[in-house]
Amino acid sequence: MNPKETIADVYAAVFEKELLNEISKLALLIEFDEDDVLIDFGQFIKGIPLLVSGAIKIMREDFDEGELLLYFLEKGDTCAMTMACCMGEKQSEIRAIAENKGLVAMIPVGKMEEWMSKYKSWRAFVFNSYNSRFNELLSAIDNIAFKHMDQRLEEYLNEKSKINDSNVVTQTHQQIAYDLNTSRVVISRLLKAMENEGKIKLNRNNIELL
DNA sequence: ACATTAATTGTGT
DNA sequence: ACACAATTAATGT
Repeated sequence: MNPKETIADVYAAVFEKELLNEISKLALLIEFDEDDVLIDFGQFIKGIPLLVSGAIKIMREDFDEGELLLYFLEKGDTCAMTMACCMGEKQSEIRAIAENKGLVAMIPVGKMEEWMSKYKSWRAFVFNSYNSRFNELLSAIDNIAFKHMDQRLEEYLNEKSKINDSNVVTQTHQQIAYDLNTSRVVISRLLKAMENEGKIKLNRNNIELL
C-alpha cells in the first residue's frame, strides 16, 4: 500500500487541473481505520466522499435481521448513494464500513451542483460512478438470486484478496457468514470442501488462496 | 508454568 | 438449524 497517496495522485487522470485545485482547497480529509463505520442507516450525509486510499464495503440491511454485502469501493471510487442523498436530502439506505485503513476527501454538498455545470470532468465522473455502481449492483443481485453459496463465497474471497492486495484473507468464518448473510456452519463446510479441492488453505483466523 | 475461559472451527444428527 | 467436540488463543494466578 502507498501510505501517502494524495488526491492529486489518484484523481489526476480523472479531473481537470482547475477542479483538482478546488478539491484540494475545499476537501476535508478524513482518515479512517479498519471497521470504522463511515455511514450508517438513516444517517444524513454531510458531504460527498471521494475515496483516496483504502477500501470500503457497502452493506444493506436485510428485511428481518442481518446484513448483506453489496459491493466494495476502492480508491478512486465514490459512493453513488451519497450523491443521491445529497441531492435529495434523503437518509442513507446503506451502511459503509471501512475494510482497511484509508483516507477519504469530503466535498461540501453544495459544490456538487456547482461543479456539475462548471466542470465537464466532474459531470462525467458522477455519471460514470452511477453507471459502475449500478453494474455492481446488478451483479450483486445476480449473485444473490441465481448463484449458490459456494460461488458467492469464492467471489467474496477473490474480492477480498484483490482489495487487500494479498493472498491471505484474515477473516473468521463467522465474519464471512455475516457479510454473506448466512450461517457460520455453512461457510465452514464450504471452505473445507474448497480446501479439499486444493483451492485454498485453511488456518485459524485466515484463509490462504492458492 | 499451569489452570481457566473464551473464541474459533469441525462434525454429526 | 442445532448441539456438541476439538483446537487454539488469551488471561489470570
